[in-house]
This record gives sequence, structure tokens and C-alpha cells, in this order.
Amino acid sequence: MLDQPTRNRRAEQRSRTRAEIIDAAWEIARESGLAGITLRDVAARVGMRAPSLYSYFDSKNAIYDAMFAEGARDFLAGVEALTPTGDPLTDLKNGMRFYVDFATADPVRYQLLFQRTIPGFEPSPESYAPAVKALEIARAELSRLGISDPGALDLFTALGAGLISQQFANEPGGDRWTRLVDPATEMFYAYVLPARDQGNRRERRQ
Amino acid sequence: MLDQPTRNRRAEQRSRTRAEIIDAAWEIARESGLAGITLRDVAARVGMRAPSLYSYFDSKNAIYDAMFAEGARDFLAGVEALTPTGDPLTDLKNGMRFYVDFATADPVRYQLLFQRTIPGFEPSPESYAPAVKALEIARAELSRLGISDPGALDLFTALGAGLISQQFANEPGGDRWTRLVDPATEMFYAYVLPARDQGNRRERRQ
DNA sequence: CAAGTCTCCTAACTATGTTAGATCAACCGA
DNA sequence: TCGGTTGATCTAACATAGTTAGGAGACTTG
Repeated sequence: MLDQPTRNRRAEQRSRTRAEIIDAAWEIARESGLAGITLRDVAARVGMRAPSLYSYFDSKNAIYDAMFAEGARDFLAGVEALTPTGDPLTDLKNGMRFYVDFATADPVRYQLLFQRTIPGFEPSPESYAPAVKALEIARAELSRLGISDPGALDLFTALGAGLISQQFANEPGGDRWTRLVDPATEMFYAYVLPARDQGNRRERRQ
Repeated sequence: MLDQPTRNRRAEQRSRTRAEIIDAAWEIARESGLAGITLRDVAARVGMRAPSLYSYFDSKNAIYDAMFAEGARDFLAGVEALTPTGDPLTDLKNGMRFYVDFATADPVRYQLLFQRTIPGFEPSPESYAPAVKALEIARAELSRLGISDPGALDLFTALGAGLISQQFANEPGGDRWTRLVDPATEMFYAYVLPARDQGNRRERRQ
């Protein structure tokens, strides 16, 4: 009747191996890029042959998906750890700063999470969920700061994404764009501020 | 002594075929994505077998490079065709509008030119040159409008890149972000305007 | 026409994701 | 303790990719 203990040991071993595989994949990705991951390399790094990985993942994309899920969980955890000070400008700066730091801390992870650069890969809904939740938190937070216009939120996320995009594309490893987080946030805040007290602007577009 | 005519005919035929190959590659890219290009498909579309392409290009990446060069030339032509009105805000809007339209008009081309999404590919200096020249024109134009702070230029390009990046990543084919070109430009202009008349700001960064 | 060059072909090599099928150990119920 | 089941791993092999080697045929050139 006691078939739980052994089952559990097996399951634990299994998820340990899965984690080991994912770690190996991250390692290779950081050395050779996301697209540089080959199943034979991953397998070798955990002491296996390539086909054996299929006992743990249905496909290479399933490995990407597990990596995506891990990254998305980290991102969500970081977002949830942000503690609002109450000062809108400070909170906006902290938010964008976190986003930019998260990106530069691990460019490969950012590439996997926020750019669509792996040819046939799309994250599963389960893996994507934490990312959605994080964005929802950001939306709610901006709304709490008095910025409820969806266009304003889009502009704010575009600012962050733009800084990172330019940084990675034109000066990887540098800070020519990422150091603009504060000015960018101030620019945004100055623009969006009047809308809080008075009727909305920004409806015109030629 | 007249070996020019035939030589020329041959050379012309050769560059015609090269152009045909590149066109076929663009076609496939628009149907199946940049990474979806296979030499066998390209060859079939011009009535050849894959190895025959090597008479015209040294490698698959050389085909990407030729495509990049073509796209960069188009971009430069578009930038050069922009005619300043003299009104700074209008000119800024037109500039960013052109950039965004160029991107949405042909996402695959934008992806090739401005994102680094093809695993082993990097454009050759010759192919890259027009892009550099275009950016130089943009820099000079902003400077002419009184925006000489390099940080301001970087902020401006990040804004454009961010709108497109978010648009492509989150709502391909839509206009949720690209329609923010005018508000974004106004935001930028309002922020950078004071610096034109008075001493510069934006030196602080914590 | 003869020699050379260019174009295109088939065959084949390598790398990569993936599948099929065998082997072997661990485990489980009797 | 023993036979059957399950699971992990392997080798062999396949399909698809870019790429190379080498040759056949056509065109150009003298």
C-alpha cells in the first residue's frame, strides 16, 4: 500500500535531472547564444546522449519553454518585490530601472522572454502566465499612480523596451542607452502629469 | 580588342540572376519568415538546384547580406527623401513616422536590418554603410533642429525603436503602439525644448 | 575549330532535431 | 525470491539543412 515514498523518490530524481538539463542549456546559451544550443551539447554536459533528453522533454522547444517559464517566474518575483514608495516619479523610475536591470543582467534570458528570436518557438500559455501577471501588476501600479490611459502605459513600456532594444543592438554590454532610464522616466512623467489633474490630452493624431 | 560587349552581356545576365535570387529569397522570407529561407527553396523558385546558388553567392549568409544591403539602401533613400519643413516638431514627427512606416511596411526587412535575429549573420561593412549614413543624416538633422545632446538623440531613437519593438512583439499587424508616434514625439519635444534656450539639463543620474 | 570559362548538375559530407527499437537496471506484486 | 512492468539510456538511423567536390555541357574567345 505504501507506494508513495518510492514514487516520490523517482519523481524527485526526475525533476532534479530536468533542472540539471535546463541549467546546462542556460550555460550553453550564455556561452554561445540561444540559438547555439544543440541537444548533443546539452546532453554531453549532463553525461548523456542526445536522444536520452527525450525522456525528460518532448522536444528542443519544450526545453526552451521550460527556460522561458523559469525566466518568467524570476521576472514576476522581481516585479512583486518592488515596494512602492508612494512618490510616483520614484516608483516609475524604480519600475523602469528594474526592467532594464533585469534585461542587462542576463541578455540571453531577456532575448528569450521578450524578443521573438527563436525561429519556431512560442511559449506555452502556462509558461507565459507569470509574464502576463507581471504586466498586469505594472498596469495596476501605473493606474494607482494616476496613469490610467492605456496609451500612456504603452508609451511607458515602449520607452523601456526601446532603451534595451537600442542598447543590445548597438552597444551590447555598454550603458549608453540604459543610463537614460531616469531622464526617460522624467520625460514621461512630465508629459503624463497634466492629464492627472485635468482632462486628457493626447487624443490628436494627424 | 572588343571584349567589352560580351563581357558586359555576361555580367548583366549574372547580376540579373543575382537579383532574381534575392527577390526569391525576399518572397520566401515574407511567406515563412527570415529563418524560413532554405537554399533548396530559393533555388527551386529560380529553377535551379541548391548548389548552383553558390555560383552567385558564397554562402547563405551572403544572400542575407545582399538582402541587408538592398534594405539599407532603401532606408537611406527614404531618409534622404525627407524634406524638412523648418518646423522642428513637424520634422521630428515626420522622421519618426517614416521610421515606423518603414518598419511596418515590411516587418521582415526591419527584422533583418534592425534586429539581430539571424543566428550567425552579421552584415558586412559595405552593406552596413548606408545604414550608418542614414543615422548620420538623422543626427545632423536633429542637431539642425537644436538638439545636439547625444543623449537626446539616443532617447529619440529609443522611442522609435521601442514603439516598433512593442508593436511587433505584442500585436503584430496592429497599430496599438505605432499610432503613438505623434504623442511620443510631442512628449520628446516638450522635454528637450527647454534645453535649446537655456543651459542643458539631464546631467543628473543617480 | 580549340581552349578556356561559366553555369548547372548529381553525389555526397556534416550537423542537427528527432524516432525506433534494444538493453539493462530498478521496482513491484505474488 | 521471482517474473513482469516500468523507466532510463543507448545505438542506429532518418529527414532536413548548409555546403563541397567534381564533372557535363554550353557559351565565349582567340
